[in-house]
Amino acid sequence: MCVDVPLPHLDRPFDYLVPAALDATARPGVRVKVRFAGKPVDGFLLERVAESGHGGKLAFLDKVVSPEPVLRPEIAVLAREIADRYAGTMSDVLRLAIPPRHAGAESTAASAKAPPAGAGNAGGGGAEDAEPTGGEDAGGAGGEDAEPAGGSDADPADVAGVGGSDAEPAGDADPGSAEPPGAAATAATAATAGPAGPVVRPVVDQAGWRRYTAGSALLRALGDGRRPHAVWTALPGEDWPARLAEAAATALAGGRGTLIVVADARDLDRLDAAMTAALGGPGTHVALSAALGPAERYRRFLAAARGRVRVVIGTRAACFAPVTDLGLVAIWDDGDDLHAEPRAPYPHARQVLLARAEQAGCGIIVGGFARTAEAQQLIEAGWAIEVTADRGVVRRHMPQVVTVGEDDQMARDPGAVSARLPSAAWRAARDALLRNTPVLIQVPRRGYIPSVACAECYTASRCPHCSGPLALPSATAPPSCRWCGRVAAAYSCPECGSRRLRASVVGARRTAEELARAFPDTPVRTSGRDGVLDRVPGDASIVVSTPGAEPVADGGYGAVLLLDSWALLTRADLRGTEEALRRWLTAASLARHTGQVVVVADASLAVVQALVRFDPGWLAARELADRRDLGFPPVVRMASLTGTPAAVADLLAVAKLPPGAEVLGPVPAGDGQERMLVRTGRAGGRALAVALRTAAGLRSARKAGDTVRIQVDPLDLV
DNA sequence: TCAATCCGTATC
DNA sequence: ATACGGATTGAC
Repeated sequence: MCVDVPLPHLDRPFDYLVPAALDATARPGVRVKVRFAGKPVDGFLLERVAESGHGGKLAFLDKVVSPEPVLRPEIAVLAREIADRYAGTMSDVLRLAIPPRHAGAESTAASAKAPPAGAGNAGGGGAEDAEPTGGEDAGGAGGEDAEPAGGSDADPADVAGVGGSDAEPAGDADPGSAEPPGAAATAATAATAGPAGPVVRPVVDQAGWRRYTAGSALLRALGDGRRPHAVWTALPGEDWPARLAEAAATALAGGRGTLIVVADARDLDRLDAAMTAALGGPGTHVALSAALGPAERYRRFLAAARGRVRVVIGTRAACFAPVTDLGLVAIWDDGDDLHAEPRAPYPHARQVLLARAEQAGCGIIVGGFARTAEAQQLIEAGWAIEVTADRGVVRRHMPQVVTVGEDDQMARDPGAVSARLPSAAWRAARDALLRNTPVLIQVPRRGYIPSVACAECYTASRCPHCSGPLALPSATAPPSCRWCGRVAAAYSCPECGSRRLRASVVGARRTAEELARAFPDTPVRTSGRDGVLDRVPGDASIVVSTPGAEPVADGGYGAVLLLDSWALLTRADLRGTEEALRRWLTAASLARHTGQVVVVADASLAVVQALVRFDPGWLAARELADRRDLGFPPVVRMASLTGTPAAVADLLAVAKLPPGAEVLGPVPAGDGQERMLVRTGRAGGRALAVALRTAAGLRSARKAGDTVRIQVDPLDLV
């Protein structure tokens, strides 16, 4: 069994004797209570075995907390694998994967006591052989050191890192098999439904997917029980929940289940509705999210664990959901930061699903309007096929995108108080409103107090005294520091010497006020952190939104204005441009194709060109190439160690890093802490994670002072 | 010679 | 972590 203790060096199975009285209920996957080092602790029963390899005395199980097998063997394997990849412990991962028990929910959802016999956990199996098809590319046994043939770790993309020469997934996993785009497929009506769950055979409309090269082939593969790996770059304006629902329905028609992960509650609601429509009513699927109460969350989890539903959708924690007999896993908008789990060991939903697709031998769709460098890597490695529309199709579906230089002539309209609304943007908004269509305005951040930068070279303006950020309290007052309060009356830019300043980010509310004055008869709505709108009507109105909070408009927006966009691009970190494009495309995709998108940005920037052409794949390829040059993930594996200087140094001294590992840093991490980075090639990624976990284990075993936070491939690398 | 204490180590 | 054991040290 796996005991729930946080210590890294205890992250391994322990054997216990099963008292006769518990023989019937002590089945693999149940929650149990045992005495461990004298203390009562919780744990999960991994498997029943006749003999123990343990030399010493064995203790008895104290009790079976619930006969419900909440940890399926394949999830145990997955949790082990994720723990290994992220230098964490299996019990940490299980805490993310399995919601807390709620006794009431077990009985209310009752009737079917346990999953049907075929579900596969009878005795001998356990974590050891629960690897249905993963064996194809070698190793696989137990997930312990599943090193695929390339000498890299089990992360699928690594297969590619080896140059695509060996270790290619064989047979039906071959990307080529999903290639031919022609031929009307009838996957939906083929095949028989699986043994468990309601027998639903929806007739899937393929028209939506047929617009993509390899789109109908993707559906066919899902229906035929194969394992297509797809990076799907959605068309502008795409009804992505409908497409994902169709994919799920197709897999279901082929007798297999589906798991789809989205970034936030709003996306989940949309997908939920589309699922209900496509699968024919409630009860065919469940939506898991952190927002649910404990009882409802556990009840829905059980519905999946018991095999009563074959389709699960949810936010990031759902990537561990116990869907039986998987045919498809999917993630939408994998560039969204919310897919990164903030609790140890900080796994990313995309990586979990990739591992899961490998283990379950099922299909995967990594979808979005944008494309991450990680997704691009899957394509370039030959592990995934690109599901995109031809340029001609994209052009037919996309709104017109125009760029407006920052210094182009500003609105001359006397009502337009905004000096930040260039006339082209103003005209686009006015035209859309005249056509009685809504206008979406995306502004990066909210709040009244803007940060300040040089008007010439965009260098952030910092206090000469303390380096704090300067603020412009009002249009007439001189800049002052937001940390120390000193007035910097004689400020000039240290880069270019200019004395002109500009407010770099103007909050949503102020923009909304200015627009309300510019278009006095038009209703203005805002959507942002305190008050997110889901939908707005299709008639004339102005919607001011922060990125990620954009409401869907009935019929689409007549105009989308992307303001203050340079503020997005001056973000220091590596993912700045990728993130900017992702936000722009997400907003621009809400425009009707007859609408207009205006972006206030320098047209010569690659990221702006990518928006103008609606070509995220092109930018992702450049991005990936850049990261290759810089030696950044996902091309290499990177671990971040955060803690007190002494603790970090101690950890590194103890750790037996793999050969070639490169140590970078330290950089101050605030609060008396510092941060070091360890970089290694992808092939050494697993070894690096294991080395760090082992070192952390050694330290915790000899109770060496402060703990060090270990994060593998964190998003916030600078 | 015994007992209180300190490390080191395993935790089924 | 925490409980246990074997070694260690200090006092009778």
